[in-house]
Amino acid sequence: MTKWNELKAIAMRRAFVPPADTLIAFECAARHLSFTRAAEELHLTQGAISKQVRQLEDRLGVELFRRVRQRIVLTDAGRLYLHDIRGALEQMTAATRQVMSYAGSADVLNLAVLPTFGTRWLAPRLAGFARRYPDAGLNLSVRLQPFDFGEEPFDGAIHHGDPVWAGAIAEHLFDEEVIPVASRAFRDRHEIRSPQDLVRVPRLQLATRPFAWRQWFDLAGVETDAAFQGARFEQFVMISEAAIHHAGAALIPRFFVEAELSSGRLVRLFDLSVKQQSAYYFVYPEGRTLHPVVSAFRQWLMEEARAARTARESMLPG
Amino acid sequence: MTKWNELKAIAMRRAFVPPADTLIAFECAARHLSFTRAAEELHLTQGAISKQVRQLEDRLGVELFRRVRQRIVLTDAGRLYLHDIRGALEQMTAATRQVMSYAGSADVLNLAVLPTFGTRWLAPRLAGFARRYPDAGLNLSVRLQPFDFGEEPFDGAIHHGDPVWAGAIAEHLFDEEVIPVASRAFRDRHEIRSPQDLVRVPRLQLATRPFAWRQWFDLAGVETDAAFQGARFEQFVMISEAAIHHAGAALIPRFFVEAELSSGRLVRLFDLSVKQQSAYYFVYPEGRTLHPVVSAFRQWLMEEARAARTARESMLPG
DNA sequence: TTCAGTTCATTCCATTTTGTCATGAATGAT
DNA sequence: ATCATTCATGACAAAATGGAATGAACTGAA
Repeated sequence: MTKWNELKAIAMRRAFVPPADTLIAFECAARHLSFTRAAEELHLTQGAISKQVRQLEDRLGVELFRRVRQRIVLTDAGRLYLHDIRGALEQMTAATRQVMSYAGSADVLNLAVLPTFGTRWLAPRLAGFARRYPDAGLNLSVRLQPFDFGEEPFDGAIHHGDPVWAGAIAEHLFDEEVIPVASRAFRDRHEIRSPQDLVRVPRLQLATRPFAWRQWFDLAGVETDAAFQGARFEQFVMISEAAIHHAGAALIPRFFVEAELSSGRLVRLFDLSVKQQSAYYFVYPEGRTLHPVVSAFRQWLMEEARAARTARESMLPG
Repeated sequence: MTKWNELKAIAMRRAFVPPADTLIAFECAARHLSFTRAAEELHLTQGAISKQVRQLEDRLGVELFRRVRQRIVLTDAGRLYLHDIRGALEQMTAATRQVMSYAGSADVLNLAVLPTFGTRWLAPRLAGFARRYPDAGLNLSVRLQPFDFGEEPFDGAIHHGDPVWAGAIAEHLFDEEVIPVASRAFRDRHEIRSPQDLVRVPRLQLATRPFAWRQWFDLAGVETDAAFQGARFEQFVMISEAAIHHAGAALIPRFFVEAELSSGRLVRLFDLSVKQQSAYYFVYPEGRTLHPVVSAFRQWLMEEARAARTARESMLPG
């Protein structure tokens, strides 16, 4: 997202960055609304917390808490600062933890993945890779867009779209197909027995796959002008939660709802599925000799993807 | 975006957050690839930087730099850490600067805005508000989704979509209309004289307004199956840059290209514009007595929006 | 080959920051 | 009135940070 100039820091000037421990003390006190509780959590004395917060307020020139009858309450400024600083501290903590994973390990594989793919397809399978290569470290970061492998410290990436990535090789994992799903109760209550029935029931749309229902109806041979109707969601988790809670029939990428289908929280409505134009690829820099751990991961990933494709094909009608 | 559990910090533990000054020293050294240069920038001695970095490396258990013949080069771990920590430091700096704006001012207006709206429509007009209310402080933050005013410290927000925001009043600012634009050279080279001509030329699509071209052709009475064809962009800045550089004709929200139209870098192709379903609203909590500065801003904003609507209507054919 | 200039590493010491301990004031419950 | 609890603060100790100086290693010019 293009950031606004006014929001961008001119520079990380020491004058504008309080000590990290002071910010942690502030965050903790704000969370507990108590210096005493914060001291307990941080293994400091109550006086230390009190002084830290007062020093922070002096440094900022802003009251972050109001002291009301021996209690503290956040001011508006304090609430705003808490919100913003919390994100920064989490990021800092995550970054530090991640880099610490390099300690004592020569082989660390750094991957850039998409959030939903990483969460729903890759993470459940990683135990298999870890069993096969127990000494390999693995760092997963989220990147939404292609990047220059020369600029970012990654060994590989998962890409969704077309196999076009400058300076890299893209190997096809699998296509994305979206399938119609709903809760069992929804299906039964609306007596959904044919594809035509889906025209008249509430349908849920994925903002990122806006043509999915039209394509699905075309494939099913159903003529309708209502393909674009239905509540629109931007996130997979939201649309699947809505479908689970009987809000409608949804077209969702199959890999995303494997668990829900297995558990019965969602049922697949018909065997027809729409293969999206975009597919998933494993991408790595071209022209480099792959590190053995990267090679191993690539081999494992291709096997998993092949297995996923085979399982899918065997579920199609004979 | 839904964050991945593994990426989320369990807690901001002091063990995992190095001193902020140490991180600044690291960032600065990494940027200069020199402890001596970093010392100059930070007004410390070269020895202080050297010790800071060494201490950070000891604490993390990871080498961030390799020392090569009295020079330093980043390791992979160092490059990864630099990338992540930089974002956190910028966020911390921005948060601190913003909260410091509360100092000495009782009246600070906190607004949540959309990035493109804030940049392209609101920011150029804010000088007018500042002239009228010079004592009012103003903080703009970016929020992409509706939120609970009880949970976030905002006085108001700009919303794009439907006027539905729980616990808040939404006042209509203006509709969003997308208009066809291109560079003058592109228009002349492709001899674009009628709406029909736009079918055969390269067209650029906005991923977030996927039906725009279809709607525009319908409005123009042009029958075509090719409405969805064309390179797709996710960001306004990208699509407008592509259009400026003669890549095609684009349908872009009007407020976004006001400056380019004025400067002649883009020209409007036809008077026909498509009004999008979603509009822009000023939203503020219901049931609260508005603070005088919020009331003043609301009044000013409604006037500016009215003026924008009037200017648009007066540009339509008689 | 020699010398000057430059960079990073390290030690010693001074200064600053942080935290503990103890105490006081204020508040609410009993 | 008493007791328990919280925040604020002073005195002091401990820890962290930074300066100054020095050494080792390297590069380039003479």
